[in-house]
Amino acid sequence: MNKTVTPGRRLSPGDREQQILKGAIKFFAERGFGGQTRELALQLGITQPLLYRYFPTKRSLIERVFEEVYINKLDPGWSEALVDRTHSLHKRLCEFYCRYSEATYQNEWIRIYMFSALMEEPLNKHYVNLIEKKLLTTICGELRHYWGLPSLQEIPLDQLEMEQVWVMHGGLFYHAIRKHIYRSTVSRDFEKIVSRAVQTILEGGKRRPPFKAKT
Amino acid sequence: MNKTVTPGRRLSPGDREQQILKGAIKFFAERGFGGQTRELALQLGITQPLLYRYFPTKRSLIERVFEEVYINKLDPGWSEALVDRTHSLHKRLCEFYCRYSEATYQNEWIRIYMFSALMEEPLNKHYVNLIEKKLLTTICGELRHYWGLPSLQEIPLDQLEMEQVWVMHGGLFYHAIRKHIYRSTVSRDFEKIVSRAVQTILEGGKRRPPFKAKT
DNA sequence: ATAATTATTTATCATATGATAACTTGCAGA
DNA sequence: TCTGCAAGTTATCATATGATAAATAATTAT
Repeated sequence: MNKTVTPGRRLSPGDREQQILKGAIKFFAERGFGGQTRELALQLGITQPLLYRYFPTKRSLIERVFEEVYINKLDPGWSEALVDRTHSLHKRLCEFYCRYSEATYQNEWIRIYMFSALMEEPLNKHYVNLIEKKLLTTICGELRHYWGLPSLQEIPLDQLEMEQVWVMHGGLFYHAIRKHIYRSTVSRDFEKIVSRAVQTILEGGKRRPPFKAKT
Repeated sequence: MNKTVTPGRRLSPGDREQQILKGAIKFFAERGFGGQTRELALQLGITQPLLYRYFPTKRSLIERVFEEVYINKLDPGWSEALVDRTHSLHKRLCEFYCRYSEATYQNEWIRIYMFSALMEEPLNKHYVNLIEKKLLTTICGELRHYWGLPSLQEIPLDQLEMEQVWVMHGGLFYHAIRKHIYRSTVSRDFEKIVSRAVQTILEGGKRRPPFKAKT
């Protein structure tokens, strides 16, 4: 009755695999990983069994989606830029969050991230750990310096200190959640929001140091 | 072979319905709404068809779960307490976020909230709207007063101003996401985190007013 | 042009899964 | 104790869904 695909469109295996992968990212980001292979195939304009020529199981396709979405999103250069004290910390943090948000605060990334977290995918835990150990710890160290407090070598990082940075980080991340998961209408001017949030923590953290300073 | 339920346990319809509902909340919070009715029944220690004696469809059970989880979580008294200027704003905000988190930052609530948001359930949008229009707007007004700025009647709420409060709100909410969705180990002392976050916005927002003040 | 290759489709399987019907059994009231 | 009601179970249906095998057709090589 209805020919679902226009015949005569054969792709090279490499191209087809990429097309399926890209389509799967889009599809699963919308429907979650419970989405059905038939519907994915329909959306791709191919038949469902063709998926299995390129990916042996649905699960294997999902794994590839994870890889594609998670891999190479965290630029190691960011940590270095964060500690480059030739620029103001305000500027460095703003710069960082703008780069970071460009890389991750995107519809597909955010939604797949949240779906995978709810599924308890180990990738998520790994990712969160990376954020905390590499990026947020670095930020904590720079805040110490900005506030004229002892370095992390002198006094180890306090849990509450880290939580304070998590509140800023999470608050900015939540902007992406509101936009892409809640689909609320949010301010488009993310740079201004970042600038304000960064200034708030820089100024607001001044008065009370994040830990009882050892005399 | 294996009798899944100990016979002789007949409950009154009311009790059974409640038991199923509570079990469903727990179950769907873990597995998402794609979780299977058979597995739910197993977890409840009843047979799957019995579910259909109390809920005509799976969807109807899910709807009831939403109701149960969302309804009566936002206390109207909170708005009033927020504007009670006999206490310091710091104290009022801390108090509010402690009450609010007790009501919502719970494992089942958070997870079902996020699942429903990803499913684009209208309830989520409704809820977010309520938060913004009632609670966050109130907080914006109190911040204006605290900073010695014109009231919301005099100068209407600016979008960036609201976003600033969303960053704090989202940052605190994100703590619950880390705990219940990422299942990270987070600081147990939420009160301190709130206190710090509130102080940060109160102090950090002082210097630069959230909008260009009309001269 | 013809044949070989292989990307893609059609047809189909096995199981999962929401839902229903028929049967069983515990329990309250006579 | 008997009986009727209704809570609960067993058996089963219809469809959905991941996956496979066989058939088809576009592309490449000769």
